[in-house]
Amino acid sequence: MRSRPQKSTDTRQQILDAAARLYTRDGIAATSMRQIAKGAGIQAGSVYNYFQSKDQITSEIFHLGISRVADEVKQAIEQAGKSAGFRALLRAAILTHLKGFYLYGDYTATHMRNFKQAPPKIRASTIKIRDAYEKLWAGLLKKGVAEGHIAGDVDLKLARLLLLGSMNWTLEWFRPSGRYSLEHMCLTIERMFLDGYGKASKPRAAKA
Amino acid sequence: MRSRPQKSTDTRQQILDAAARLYTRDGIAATSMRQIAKGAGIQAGSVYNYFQSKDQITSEIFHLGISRVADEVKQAIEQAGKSAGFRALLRAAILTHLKGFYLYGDYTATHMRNFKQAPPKIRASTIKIRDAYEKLWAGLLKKGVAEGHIAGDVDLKLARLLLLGSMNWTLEWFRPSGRYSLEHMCLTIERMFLDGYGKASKPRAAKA
DNA sequence: GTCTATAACGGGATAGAC
DNA sequence: GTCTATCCCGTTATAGAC
Repeated sequence: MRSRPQKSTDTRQQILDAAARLYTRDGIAATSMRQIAKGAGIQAGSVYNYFQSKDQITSEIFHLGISRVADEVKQAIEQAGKSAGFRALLRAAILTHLKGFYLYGDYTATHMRNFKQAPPKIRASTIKIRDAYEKLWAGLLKKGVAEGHIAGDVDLKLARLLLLGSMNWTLEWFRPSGRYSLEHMCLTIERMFLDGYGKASKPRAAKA
Repeated sequence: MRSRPQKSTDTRQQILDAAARLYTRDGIAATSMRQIAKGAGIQAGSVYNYFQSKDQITSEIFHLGISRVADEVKQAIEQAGKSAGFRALLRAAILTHLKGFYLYGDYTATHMRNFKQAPPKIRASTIKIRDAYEKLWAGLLKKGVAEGHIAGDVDLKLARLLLLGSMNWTLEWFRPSGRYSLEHMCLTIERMFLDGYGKASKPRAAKA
């Protein structure tokens, strides 16, 4: 009430929220500025008081979609890193990454689903932020090798891409209201990545 | 020469090929009929001698994108199943699935990348074919449990979705001309799924 | 800051000549 | 079977009133 004297900030946020939701559902090209405006409760022309173009909206959603998750995964790693072993660290990172898709809005989903087909200029401006986030994961896995939780003969880059891939693809089939919880998915992914599904999962508790 | 008296079949194929290529790169909504026609070497109006609408093109590409890969994975499983054990069976299925993305054109990639954001009617007409393909994988994993190569406490549906997810997401980063071969990816995925990356991969050869 | 109106353009699809 | 021409509609973005 006190620290938010302007309405403009809210409207701007509502535009981004509406765009992210529509982008996620229908794709960027199939979403019109009229739809975005309607979702934000304003007219199409008014959107241009906050953004210079549709591409600028898209770009900002991409950037937020990564940086939000990156910040939270980084925090989760730092927090868990003080007390827990590598297994718990990895688990925290996986869960936070998944939560980014389903609990913190459509920004991350928009970025994941539409990045590859977005205009080149938007992709270029986004890649730096992406790289920083990927380094976060690369460092985590490197630590896993150093501490003996990941085998030394594993191609870490490929392993990271496969791990993130299995998580990112959940966007195509996972529904928070469905039969699986994020926590269950998290544990199942952790198990696949470290232990594989070839053996019963008993030994896991001893290591964690 | 002899068995192909009509040119129409070729033109129709070229329309589909061009559409699949553009759909994969730019997305469906961002691809125009004029672009598709140009890619096929004809004018926009001529496309409608072969297809009633853009949606029909999309629908056919989706269907072909699944059924081609499904047929080949099915063949690969049947062929490998006669002589090889489960590990080799799984490996053959993984490799064939991956090959579908990168060696057999953009049909599969179009389907994978754009299914979720396609018009509901197209999604509906595609789901039956998708289900059949997923059952192929479900049956394969079930066999893995029966033969003792997959632990009994694994949620097979979730495991299947994660496995296919890690493969499908390679569309976002893998380039056939890059540092990784399909065979190397295949082995790395097999290892993650069955053994995990927690231990060195020595025991693999003994089991195969 | 929001609106209405509209410019400028490109989209899918059709008609009819050849 | 392919073309050109065009219809009609929706798109992004802008202009100017309020």
